[in-house]
Amino acid sequence: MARPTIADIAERAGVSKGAVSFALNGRPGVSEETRRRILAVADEMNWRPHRAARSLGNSRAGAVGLILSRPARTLGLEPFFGQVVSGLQAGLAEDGTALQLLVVEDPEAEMAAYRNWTAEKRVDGFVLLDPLIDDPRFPALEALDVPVMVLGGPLPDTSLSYSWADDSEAMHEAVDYLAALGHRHVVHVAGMPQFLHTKRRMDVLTEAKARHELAEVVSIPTDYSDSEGAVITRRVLSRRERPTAIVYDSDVMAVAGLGVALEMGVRVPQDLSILSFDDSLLARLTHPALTALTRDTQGWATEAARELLRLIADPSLTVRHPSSTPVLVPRESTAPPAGH
Amino acid sequence: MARPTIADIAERAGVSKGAVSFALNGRPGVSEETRRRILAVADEMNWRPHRAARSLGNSRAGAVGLILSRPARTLGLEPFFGQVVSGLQAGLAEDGTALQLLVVEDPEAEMAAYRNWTAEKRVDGFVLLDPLIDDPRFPALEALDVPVMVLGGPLPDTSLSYSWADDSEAMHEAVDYLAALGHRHVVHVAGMPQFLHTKRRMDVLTEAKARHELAEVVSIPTDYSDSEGAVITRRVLSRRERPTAIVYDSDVMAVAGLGVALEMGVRVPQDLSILSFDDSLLARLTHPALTALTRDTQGWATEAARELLRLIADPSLTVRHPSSTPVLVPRESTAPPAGH
DNA sequence: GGCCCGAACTTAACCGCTTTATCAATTCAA
DNA sequence: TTGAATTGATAAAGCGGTTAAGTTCGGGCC
Repeated sequence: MARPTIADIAERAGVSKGAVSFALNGRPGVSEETRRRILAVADEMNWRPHRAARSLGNSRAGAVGLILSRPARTLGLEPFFGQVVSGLQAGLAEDGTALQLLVVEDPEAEMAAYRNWTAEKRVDGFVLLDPLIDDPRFPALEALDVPVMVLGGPLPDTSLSYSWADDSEAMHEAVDYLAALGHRHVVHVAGMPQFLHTKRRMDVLTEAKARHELAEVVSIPTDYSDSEGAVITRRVLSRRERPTAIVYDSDVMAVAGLGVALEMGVRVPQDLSILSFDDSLLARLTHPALTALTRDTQGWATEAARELLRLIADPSLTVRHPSSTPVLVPRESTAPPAGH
Repeated sequence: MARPTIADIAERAGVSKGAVSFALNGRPGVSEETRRRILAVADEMNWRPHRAARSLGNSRAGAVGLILSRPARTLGLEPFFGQVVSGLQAGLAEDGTALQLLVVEDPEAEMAAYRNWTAEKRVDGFVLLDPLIDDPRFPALEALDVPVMVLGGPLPDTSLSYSWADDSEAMHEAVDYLAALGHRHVVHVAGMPQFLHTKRRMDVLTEAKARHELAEVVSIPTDYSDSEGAVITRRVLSRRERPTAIVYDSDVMAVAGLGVALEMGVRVPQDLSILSFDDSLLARLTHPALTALTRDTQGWATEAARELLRLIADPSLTVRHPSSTPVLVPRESTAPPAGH
């Protein structure tokens, strides 16, 4: 038989379409007995609501969008994205909401997608990744007046909701640890400087310099690529006065850096300590395994998804959701500097 | 102003809703001049079609589903998924079609999702990953009578469409290469034996044994995890008669295996050659970098997505799409065996 | 001039579900 | 006992498009 509709159910149960709709959505207007009967019929006929019809009726798309403007290949490279996607998806699935993914080449296309998807009522809200300093997406999305959950923060000067892990705190932990081991020359191979969390980490570092009386602390921005990670590492390890520890903003760069150290005959951790600000299988598979700041990215994304659903249900809300701070997991790549 | 509808455009342009619809969809029924006028008005009013309304009208969901039943964390670990997702997305985007992603815990949930999404007309078709031997999903999906594109194959006994890369050919290339280098004892750390491509690779290996007069060729199935990869490697390297080469079905296992070799003082490639059947950043970042069979997963997925769109447009089609065979990329992890 | 035809539009039904207005039958307060 | 409020249900109007079935009209043909 063709797909059954509520009209079929109504006929079979001997009631009106309206009654069926009320019954199926658990709202008042039908007696308990009728409701049960309708539900039974619907079940028997194997009925499922037609997505588009429902959306058209109640003006809910039943989907949220995630638009990424990194080059497409990054998706496969950085474990982070997979974690985020599956985490979001898990949170949304609890509600039957779908995740719509789009990978675009540049920020303009990203903005256009926000506008289009909103105008098309294709999604009920968006998840934003990698908040920037003075992020142009924020005012644009505020203007669109659509529920948005940013993964990252805290964000100054915006009415958008966000879910944030305390990167500063984590960076503090990392630097404190290295300082405690006795390191005085630390290089930070950072991510892209326009990212808010990059800036935050850099700030912590410069501040830590004074606090711990470190001799040298430099943050060097990169594009997160393994090649830049390698290049920078090669450069700093070629200097007369080498750092005794390097903190990498991503595990991909950390692994690339480790490779350079090996290639240059710099022993890890005896001559050089390596700490990755991002954990994943990658960091665990290397030899030595990398000390890293680890966090439950997937869980974070799941929580954020739930918050976004709340936001969609009640757009007057503004969510500032704190998620757990990354935790330092010491492995084999960190040790006191030589002669300490 | 509130979201404009075609009724608004119709009024403003002084025509009927129908004419507007014809004009916007580029179908006959309006003169070129009227069309231009309508388009201009639509553009001026910043009109975008309402997704749900359009779906309801033309009974196209405008989305395809990808349902994965691997544990959610795998998504972040295996670069493969990210590649596939972004590749599919790229192919679908050309058409404005969305990708709906679902990660479930078990095959039952996967099957249920196929049924539900089809019944809800939530998607117009599905992409299937990792075809199994006697895959129960195939008959179920055939019964649902919904367009499906399988990534993998060739598939015997099914009317479903598929896009396949010649794994056997690739495996041949790999074994021929190792044999040419002089290896006679080869171990294959395989993937899950129920996967069709695993079986295919294993078959090639046993066949190659005779052809190249190899002394030893074993395929050992695993669950693709780094830990199993490490365990198996440790086991075979602990034997009196060690293999001189190991072929891994995934880069994650290969890297784990490399770690074990280092840990046991087995030099790569002098004492042991390592070849990965999967390429990614991972394989390139290690030291030595891993010789691997590489392929354009993303491009493959993009092509598959296009084929699926064709299939949706014309469900009478059956697509058997050959994609490019993986190519061997020699790096530093393979060499002739000692004493050769 | 009458007839037929295709082009250019309009009308209105329809897709499947939600929701509002309406109504009949009860129940309840006075 | 009567009028008002409540309950359980119906009919019908959307939601924003698509599309089948008309309607007009100008022009070619005999």
